[in-house]
Amino acid sequence: MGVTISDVARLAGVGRGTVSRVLNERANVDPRTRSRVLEAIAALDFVPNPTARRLSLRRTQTIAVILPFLTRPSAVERLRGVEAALVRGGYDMIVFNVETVERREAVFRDLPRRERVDGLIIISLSPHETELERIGRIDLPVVLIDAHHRTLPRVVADDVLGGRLASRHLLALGHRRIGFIGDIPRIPLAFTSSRLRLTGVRREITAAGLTIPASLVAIGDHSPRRSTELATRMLTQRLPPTAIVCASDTQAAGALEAANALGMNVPGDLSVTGYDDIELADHLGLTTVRQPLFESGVRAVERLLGMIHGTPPGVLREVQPISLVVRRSTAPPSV
Amino acid sequence: MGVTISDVARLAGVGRGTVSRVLNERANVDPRTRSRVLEAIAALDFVPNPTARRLSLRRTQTIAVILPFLTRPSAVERLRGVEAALVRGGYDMIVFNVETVERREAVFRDLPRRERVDGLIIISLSPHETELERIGRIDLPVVLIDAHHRTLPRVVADDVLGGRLASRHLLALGHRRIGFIGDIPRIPLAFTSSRLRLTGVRREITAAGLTIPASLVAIGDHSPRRSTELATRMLTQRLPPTAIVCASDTQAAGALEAANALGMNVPGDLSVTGYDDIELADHLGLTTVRQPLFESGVRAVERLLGMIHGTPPGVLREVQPISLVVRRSTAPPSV
DNA sequence: TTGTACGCGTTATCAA
DNA sequence: TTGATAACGCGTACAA
Repeated sequence: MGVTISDVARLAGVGRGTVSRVLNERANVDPRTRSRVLEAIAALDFVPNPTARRLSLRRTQTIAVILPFLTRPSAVERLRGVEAALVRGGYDMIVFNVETVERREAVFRDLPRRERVDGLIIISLSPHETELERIGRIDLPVVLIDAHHRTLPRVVADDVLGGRLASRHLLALGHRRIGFIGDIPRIPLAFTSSRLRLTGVRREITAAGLTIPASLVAIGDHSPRRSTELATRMLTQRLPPTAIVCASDTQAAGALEAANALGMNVPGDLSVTGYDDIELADHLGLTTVRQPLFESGVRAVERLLGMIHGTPPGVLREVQPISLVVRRSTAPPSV
Repeated sequence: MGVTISDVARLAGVGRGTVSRVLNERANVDPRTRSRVLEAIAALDFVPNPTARRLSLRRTQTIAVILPFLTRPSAVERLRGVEAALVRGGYDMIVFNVETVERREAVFRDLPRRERVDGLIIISLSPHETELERIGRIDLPVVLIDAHHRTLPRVVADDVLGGRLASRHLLALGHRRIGFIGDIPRIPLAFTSSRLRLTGVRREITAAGLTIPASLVAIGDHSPRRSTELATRMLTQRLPPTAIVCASDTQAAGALEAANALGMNVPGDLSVTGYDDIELADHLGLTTVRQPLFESGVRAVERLLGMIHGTPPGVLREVQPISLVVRRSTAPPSV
């Protein structure tokens, strides 16, 4: 228990440096001594102590992931991609879930330090200038996913386009009164994507010569329950929409539930679109905008590891493709 | 960049040992030198290097979490609890997502080493004897969540009881033909809870003098889509059930979808129960068995940190309370 | 090609 | 109470 490099060196009858060279596959080592060392390593079941390596190499072989709300399926799916790619690259992943402003501040204060991690991946959280200043000062490699900042490398999708795709589809079906349900753009833990998707919806509808009245835009926290409330209110007003674009599949599920409770038929009486194309969307038969969630995590890691190993970051803003997936929650309006 | 304890010592005009004592809040240090050191620390914005600490202390201040299928909301919710509790305790959390047998083997081969982590939390994965032997040999503290092993400390709920609660509720409503939809008990990544819940259902139904025919037990992988298929098949046979107990809320959602597609009314024509009480259950109005998911993570961490700090593990099998949450997916059978 | 000695930054020991 | 010094385990110049 606690076999060290010295034990191996002693057993193999060589110096510690030689063992280290064998371990790190340096070229300049005689094949015979090399095999002697390998035998000793196998015999003692030796594995190098990662902490000692880290101290010596001044690298932690660890990446930190900061993400808000581990409760969101889309965020978790991105995290899955990050994890899979980091394992392949031989890095450990430490995870920080940020659900409050206090935690956010604490994490950004304590974490971005070279002695702690080799790099940082931030999911769905756009860093403040002050937070960034810390990171920049120590020159810590960072990649954002689904978040925005002019000067930072990031992996994103075109949320404005996504909003356009959904509403274009509905307009093409003949809908004229289209509503929107999205997230609160609260400052401290802002999710910008919802706002951008609304912008896309607005643009597309405006381009069609229509407008989207304030009564058809509902903003609330992310839970399906809240979304059900918002949809219910929207659907029971004087001039209800014939279609609703939602900023996430979760919220679309809430809207479907509201329609159901009101005895409305989807898509007969109401069309609904979601966003993300998580498993739930397939299951509910939801027309939705698909974006590569798992893959966004993989790409962010690939770029981050590249930066760590000295590759120039290349294009800062890497945009992933999105597409509309049409299922059975949308149809022409009945009227 | 890279302020060390020596820099602080020099500025404060003391030895490194003294700085270390101040940092670790040892008693035997003169208040005046203490404040001099603190000033120097503040002036240099010094933060101790965790890697060096780890090497010296022979502790990593890191806990590994192994869990299968980061895709399951219930597993993620447990992880949230683990993360929150570890942050409070000042530990880092590294996460290993296990979705294949190969990964499982690799993780259990490489991870359980004192030089890597101070402890291990395993969620919904019952370790093999061989895996355990490694862990036991190096005496690494481990706590299981939602998994079973005779000799390991664990945080579980009574899944058999859960199955009984759900079916007892249905029996009390007057149901006599009760079906079950659950997970495949595949050996390599076995989820035992589904099997145990079925056992509970069986016992309760037997106790009522009834039986559950093989045609009313459906087993498949965990996706809602698969569950929809299974439910559809079950509901379209000669003698369909009037109620279905599902091993998870996700699968219950699939069953609801099947009923919906078949034009059946829930709960009028069919009652459905879920398991876990995730957010989705509330949203779907699902009668379900609630178990404390977040809290299971918190408790596991509390126990693990206790073990690391030398507290005896106490009762090995800590059972968390479960309860039936009745919503609108269950009612007396129509016939 | 190989062994020795030093450095990584911290904690712990032991005199003073 | 305090400072010097030896671990902790590995990588790597440098010399042989």
